Amino acid sequence: MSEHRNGPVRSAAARDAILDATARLLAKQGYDNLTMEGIAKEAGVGKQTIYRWWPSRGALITDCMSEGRLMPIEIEIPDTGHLRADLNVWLESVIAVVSDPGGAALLRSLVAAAAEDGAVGDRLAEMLGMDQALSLRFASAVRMDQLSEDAPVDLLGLAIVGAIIVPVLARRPISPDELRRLLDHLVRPAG
Amino acid sequence: MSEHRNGPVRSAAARDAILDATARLLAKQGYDNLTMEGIAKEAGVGKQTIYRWWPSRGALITDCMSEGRLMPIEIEIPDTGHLRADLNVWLESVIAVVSDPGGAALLRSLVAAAAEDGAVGDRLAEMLGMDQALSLRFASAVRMDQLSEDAPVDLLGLAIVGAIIVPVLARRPISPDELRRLLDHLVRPAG
Amino acid sequence: MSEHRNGPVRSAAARDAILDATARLLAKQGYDNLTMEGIAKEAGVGKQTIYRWWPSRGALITDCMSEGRLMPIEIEIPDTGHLRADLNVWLESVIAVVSDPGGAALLRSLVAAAAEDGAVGDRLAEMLGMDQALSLRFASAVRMDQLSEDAPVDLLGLAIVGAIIVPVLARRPISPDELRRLLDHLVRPAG
Amino acid sequence: MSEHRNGPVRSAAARDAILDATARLLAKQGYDNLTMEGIAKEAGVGKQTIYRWWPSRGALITDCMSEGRLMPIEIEIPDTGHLRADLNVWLESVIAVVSDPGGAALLRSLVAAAAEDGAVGDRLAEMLGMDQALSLRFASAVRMDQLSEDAPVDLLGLAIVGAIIVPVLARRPISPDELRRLLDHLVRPAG
DNA sequence: CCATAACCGAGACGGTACGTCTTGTCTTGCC
DNA sequence: GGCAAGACAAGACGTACCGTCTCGGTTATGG
Repeated sequence: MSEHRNGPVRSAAARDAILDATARLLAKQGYDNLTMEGIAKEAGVGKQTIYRWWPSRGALITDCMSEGRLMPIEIEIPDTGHLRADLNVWLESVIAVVSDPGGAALLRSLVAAAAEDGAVGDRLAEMLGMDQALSLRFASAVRMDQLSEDAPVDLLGLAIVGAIIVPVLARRPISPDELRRLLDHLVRPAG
Repeated sequence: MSEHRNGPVRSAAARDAILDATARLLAKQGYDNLTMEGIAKEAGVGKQTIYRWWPSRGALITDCMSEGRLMPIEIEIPDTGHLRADLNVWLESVIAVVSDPGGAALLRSLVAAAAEDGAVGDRLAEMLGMDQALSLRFASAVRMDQLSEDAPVDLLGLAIVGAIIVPVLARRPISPDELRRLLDHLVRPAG
Repeated sequence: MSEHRNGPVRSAAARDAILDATARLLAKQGYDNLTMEGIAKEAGVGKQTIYRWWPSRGALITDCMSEGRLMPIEIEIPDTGHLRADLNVWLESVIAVVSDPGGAALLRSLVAAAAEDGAVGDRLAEMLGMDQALSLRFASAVRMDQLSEDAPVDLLGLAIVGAIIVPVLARRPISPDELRRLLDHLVRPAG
Repeated sequence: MSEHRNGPVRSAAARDAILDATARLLAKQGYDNLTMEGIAKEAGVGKQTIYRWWPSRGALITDCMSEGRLMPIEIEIPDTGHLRADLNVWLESVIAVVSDPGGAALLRSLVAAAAEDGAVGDRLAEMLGMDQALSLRFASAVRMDQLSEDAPVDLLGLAIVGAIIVPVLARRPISPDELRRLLDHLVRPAG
């Protein structure tokens, strides 16, 4: 942290330094080696300044996710009318993360965090599109007859994201090819 | 532990007491509140006796899983010729676990453990059938024309398990109905 | 410990509670049963608070000695002009300690501590007058013709203290009578 | 230990290996780093074999002392008729030990052991001549008019040995010169 | 315009748990 | 029955963090 600025209003510099340190240390050392004390030292900040604004590691991580400090994953999914093409935009950013060893490790850390902090789980679900983005896109595809009318639009995203996350846990991430084959099966045109 | 039995060979009583305590405490307190010291005390055992045989919490947990001390999930999937009926046998045991709040919490703990210990991830994948059981059953179904020939038999299990696990992370487990709807879509007869 | 007082400056209450506990436990249990953990528990203090300020048991003990928390031994020796009378003032406090079984045990503990920690040895020597007090008094006596001019003033104290300490080690403390006989021989008037 | 010889009678080889290891480790690492386990490993012996025959570290050390495995100090003091000359024989062996840093450290270790084990204290007193040897020699000197009739023959040895041991504790051993000066004062001819 | 209140970095505090080491007892299997 | 080997329950070691609490100091605001 630089530009030490004290006073009765919240220091933006401190906030930024803390989230930055959190993201950096999470990526470098993993979730279980992420300590409040380490973050404070890395950020050049007193511990109390962290506890004043965030109640837990999980809260720090959700804030990092909200501000995109952790992963370059597209949250929005375009709707150009071509389902598979649109999905690929999203997929590419996901694959980029999962294929990189560091990215996979980071994702594992996020899952660990999610497992013990529900809010992280919510935020992670949203980031991966499971919450809304994928469902909405699939519903749109149904309306355009690019997806069978009885397809479970609210669940397909779940299955796709699950098929991505679960192998990451076991250290053998799904390959782009496999992912494409799965999509071919899941996202079949109406009929 | 009872029947204190020392000697130059491994004490079965100690081993059993330790794994038992691990399973009990993991279910009661969750993964991040599971401590080596707590296990030792609960098992009535010296810490060194744990460290002598297991290098980490993860190793204890994989052993518990291997011996079925944690979850009553069917690993074997029957093959009577009716895919959906056979899947239901497996599904029921999975749903029973996921629907119980304690079971869901335990599953979250296992995911947390898997996220920081690859071996736990492997063992968890195996327990949930992702490793082999589901793939083999799907392959058999293809041969019996109950599943499209070009279905990605090695990935369907992944998608199903993923769709189960991921919502558990966010504290809103998938409902049996939703799961059935997803299966209807994923496991369609040959078309 | 009472009056829990945290903050970025050293807590006098913690310091006092720790030294007090050290003195109490050393007297009660002896040096080799004196543990850092026991001191922390007795003082109602975290172990780190001890290690923050003292590197070892020895350092705790020297501090206790410096503050007279262990033994009521006169360090100063008066100089009224009558050597034997002045020595008796000092002797009496030493005899009081050595004659009491608890005092002898405590002295043995200090010797054990001194044997493995030089600083304790220094402090113990000082406390027993060997460092300066006795030598100075003897030198003064020489100037007043109460002690032979060629008496080894810097060594007489050593011999006296040694004759006191050594029997304590073997659990048969020197008796006051014996000590007086020895002094009669050692501290003979000039001539 | 070599020549592994089991059987229903005590193994002399084991006994020797254990005492040898004790002496070696005591000299190398000091009393407080001397562990039963370390001795067993160094001697190539099971721990039980030690505990079967010796109840404590102290007992091992007294046995070592009894067999002269630790220090080359003359226990017998000759009586040629010349007190100072005879004392010098003994003194020389003592000075040799005290002047060598290793010897001084070993002596400190013995004092530490004596402080917590009375038997070691007894044995140490005997080894240093305090028990009998010096007293007897002084008594003989009185009879030959080389020492004042009213000299405390039973205490002089105490004072001498004390003046040697105590400075060793504080890491500043008495010098041979100082020791000689002290003797000049203590052991004056009858006058 | 100055007191006051909230912020800041720093870090001490009572604790819990870590993973290692040693203790003294007990058991196994060989001799 | 002695022996080497070593597992066992117990518990201390010194370190790392936890989350709480002061400490001085800085700075914006409101009486």
